[in-house]
Amino acid sequence: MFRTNTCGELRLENAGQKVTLAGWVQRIRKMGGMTFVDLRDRYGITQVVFNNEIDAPLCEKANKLGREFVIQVTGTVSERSNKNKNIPTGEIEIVADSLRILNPSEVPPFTIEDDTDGGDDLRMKYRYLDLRRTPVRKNLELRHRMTMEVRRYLDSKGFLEIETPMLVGSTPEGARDFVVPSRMNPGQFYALPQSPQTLKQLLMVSGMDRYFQIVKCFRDEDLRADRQPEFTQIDCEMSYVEQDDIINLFEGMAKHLFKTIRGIELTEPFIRMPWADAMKYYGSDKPDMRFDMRFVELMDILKGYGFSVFDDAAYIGGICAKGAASYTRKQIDQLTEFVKRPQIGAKGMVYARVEPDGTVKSSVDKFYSQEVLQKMKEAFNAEPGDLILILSGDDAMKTRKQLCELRLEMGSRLGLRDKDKFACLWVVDFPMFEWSDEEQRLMAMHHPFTHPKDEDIAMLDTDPASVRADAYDMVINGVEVGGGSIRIHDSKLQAKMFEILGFTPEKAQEQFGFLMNAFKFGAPPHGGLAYGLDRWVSLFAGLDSIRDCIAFPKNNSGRDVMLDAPAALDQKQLDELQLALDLKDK
RNA sequence: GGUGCGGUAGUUCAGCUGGUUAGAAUACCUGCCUGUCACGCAGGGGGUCGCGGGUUCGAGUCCCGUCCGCACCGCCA
Repeated sequence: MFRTNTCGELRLENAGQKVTLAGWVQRIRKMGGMTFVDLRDRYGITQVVFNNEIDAPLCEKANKLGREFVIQVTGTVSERSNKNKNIPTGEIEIVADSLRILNPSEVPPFTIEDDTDGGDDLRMKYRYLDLRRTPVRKNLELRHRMTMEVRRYLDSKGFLEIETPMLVGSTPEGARDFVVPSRMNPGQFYALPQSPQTLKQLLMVSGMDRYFQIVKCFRDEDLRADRQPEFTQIDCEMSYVEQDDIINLFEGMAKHLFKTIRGIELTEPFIRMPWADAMKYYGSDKPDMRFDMRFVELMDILKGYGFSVFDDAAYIGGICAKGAASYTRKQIDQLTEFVKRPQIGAKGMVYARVEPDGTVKSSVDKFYSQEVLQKMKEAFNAEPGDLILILSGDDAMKTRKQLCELRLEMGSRLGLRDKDKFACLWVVDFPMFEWSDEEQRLMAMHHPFTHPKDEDIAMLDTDPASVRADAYDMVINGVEVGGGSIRIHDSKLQAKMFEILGFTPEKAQEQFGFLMNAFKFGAPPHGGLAYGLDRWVSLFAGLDSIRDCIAFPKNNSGRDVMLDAPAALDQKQLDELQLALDLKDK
């Protein structure tokens, strides 16, 4: 037997047992006549002791070990004279009587410890070593537990896990596709799925009723801390459901995950906020609701007093930071600099403090009487000690987004964004379309298969930009963790959607004919949702980047620095594919 | 495509307005040490300052370009 126990399980009650352990050398402490080795595996660390007086050659052998050597040790579990309270195995040690070096190791490029000295780049290059570190391993263990609970929950609700192909056809709408050349069909390409969207809808036509899949999706777009070119979705679809059915079932799944993974019992229903309200009050379709600090619009109150910045603005709005009136001039200047940064783009910021006596002291006192300022104070329900921050601009949506950034910044500064607090909500009633300046046409905000709200269908012809969709996102702490919609199941309505999106009937037939044809053969009403697994895990693990919960992630440029991929193809491979490269010089 | 920050020992970083032989911590190597657990003590080795060009008597430091990394904007139905 290679090992009788793991390095994490032996306790005082095992004292006297003869055991064999195998693992990596975490650290060696040579004391002269005796040597301690911390032996590590996935399960923990166990101290092994070699004593010169008992077996000098063995102790000599142990002294030659280095970090990350893989060894096998046989010995006796013994109570320690000096116990280590920091580790679960700290009451015992293994008094070794044999040592086998299974594989030596070079000195690792960074230390394999919880607080490593390695930078991100280096850790990614040697990711297999990084994964030996407990914090990274724990993230993968958490991910495993979450997928297990997802399967348990969905199975209990009668869902079938069905795989859909990874080699599919390219679709023009949405993100760029990763493409795969076909050797047997020269000059033709598969695409990797951006999501199994149309395939799961076809499964509904097939009568699969309740489908799910924990599935890789691929998008060839620029990356972020929360975006990888391949990522994992918990992809679900149901037949014979309305929006409430889906929201309730997947709110149930969210609560199940909170309970089983984080031990948090969420009893209240999640808030459901119309998209229009989210934008109006928080300037975002994914507001962080761990704190309120909602926007108050001030056009009616502050316009017309000769302050030209406000008088000329299309939008004036502010937030009230509770208890922040003590902010110094310097802190307020920092906030002004913050909103003026190019990424945010505000021109300036007006502030007003509510003094202990209730009067309002603002940076624009010379334009506004105390009476007007008091009216403003009331609009915020502001109290003595509060700080009001105001932005304005000639584009309401842009200004709201700037104010959103300011709100989040204030939330962070005031410590209102605790990683161990969770605020969940549904954002509902998304617009069906949004205008694309680049393409000079309406684009589907969710995707082209989304069902318009019944009461808005009449507007498809007259005012499509105002049509709302049966689409919903789940947002936790400002992170979009998933979204879905009721789908179109009527081929005529689907054809109309493509028409509004600027497809000719021929083009729609060519790209999505398979779906519209399927709808002619008795497609049930259906809808679904996809949760982003990487984001859920990151949220539960308190990670800043989804990379940390992915075993082998890509870097910012979409490269796998460990595999050194992507890379050029051999000429032989290109020849087989009948491809010739014509790379444009910059 | 764009903006910002960064690249100096194996690693993480410091290095001021340009100025003699580029430092610290840690890791590594050697020696000493019988109860350590971030062991301790003594000693040692280790650098194309990302790369290319420029300014200068002199560049890790200033300028231009470029590559790489990270964050963000655009983009991500």
